Amino acid sequence: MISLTEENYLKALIYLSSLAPGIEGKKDVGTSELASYLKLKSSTVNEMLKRLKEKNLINHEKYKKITLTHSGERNGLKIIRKHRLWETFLFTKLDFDWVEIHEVAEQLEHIKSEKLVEKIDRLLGYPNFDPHGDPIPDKHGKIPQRITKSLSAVNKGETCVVLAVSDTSKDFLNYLEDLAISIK
Amino acid sequence: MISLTEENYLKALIYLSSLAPGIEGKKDVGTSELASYLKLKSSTVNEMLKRLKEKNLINHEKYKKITLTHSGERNGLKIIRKHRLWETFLFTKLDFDWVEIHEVAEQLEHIKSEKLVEKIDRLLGYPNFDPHGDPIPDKHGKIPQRITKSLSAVNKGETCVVLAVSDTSKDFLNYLEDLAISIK
DNA sequence: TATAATAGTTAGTATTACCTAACAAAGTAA
DNA sequence: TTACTTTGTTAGGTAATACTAACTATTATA
Repeated sequence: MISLTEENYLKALIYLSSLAPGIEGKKDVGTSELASYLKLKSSTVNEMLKRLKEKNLINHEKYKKITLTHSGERNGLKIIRKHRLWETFLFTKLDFDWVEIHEVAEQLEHIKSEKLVEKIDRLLGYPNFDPHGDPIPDKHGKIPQRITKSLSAVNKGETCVVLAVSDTSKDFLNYLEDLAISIK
Repeated sequence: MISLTEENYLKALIYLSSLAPGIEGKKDVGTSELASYLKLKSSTVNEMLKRLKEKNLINHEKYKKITLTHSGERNGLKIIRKHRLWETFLFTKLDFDWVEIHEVAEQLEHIKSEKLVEKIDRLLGYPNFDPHGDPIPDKHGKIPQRITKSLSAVNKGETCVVLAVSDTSKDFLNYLEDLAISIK
């Protein structure tokens, strides 16, 4: 059984080991990087790394970088899937605000029920992307791909469609709302 | 802040201190009664009682019975409200089975978001009773009442409408399904 | 390359929520 | 009312998850 805390570590490791959203390729993650992302002390993280290794969820040798095992990645993707499905649910079915969905989904993502996830997925019509434009892994962990480029790479006067945001802080999302910029 | 565990104690205390569902009047609850209901040891419960008292959620004197304070009852009713709303949601919106809703709702009831509860309540059309026929407290903790009598008090040949079940075990609910008996 | 800065680890502590074992108080029944 | 049973409490222990302080290894820089 993977605890709520452990789930959050796996999710963080997936997030940190992908260089940027949508970009292929992996980056190795270190203890302090993980600690600062989770707002914990390195010593706390270090201890947890031992447990995650015991449980075969990560590979980790003393003083070396951390990588996820197949099992670790699968389990982390499950949480990400749930998070993004719940965000979509809150946004499309309950009229939650763009800026509010994240923290509620942070709680809902830990609900343990395969059936619930699948039912929510069906209710939403099996969406591929969440309200921030992030891809929703399918039940097998497969991540939908699409071609995007950074808005900063778009020329002046050129028309484009905003597909995703990588900064999901309240401030930034509110700023986008003020500019009447929305996703998809 | 009330922890998930503390919430379960409050919920249990409300359940145990009402003699039977729908019946007015309170019963005093003891440490071992609470322990056996929660499937914990008395010593564990005893320790928690200290914390709940500290937090002004219960009244408790050494070797005496336990009663909820106003705050304890309000908070417990909040959890019960959430539990029953989620059960209703799972049953009516996600086509969950009668017998499956309880354990998922046990998890969902601890999600902390006033807004979420109110939105689910609205989505469901402000229901007064859950799929088991149990009353759903409103946001102020007020519990809808209705007149019922036990099925065992109904005469042979008499026609009646089943409004609620008090046993919500899987076995019993499956048995009712076999008999094609449903609620309301 | 020597040394300073950064990253990672270990040891010891706290809290929450659980346990067992031992004991004390309250209630019941002979 | 004494003795038995049930109920409640205390003491001491464990696992998970966090912390601080002190230490060691690695990396970067002068």
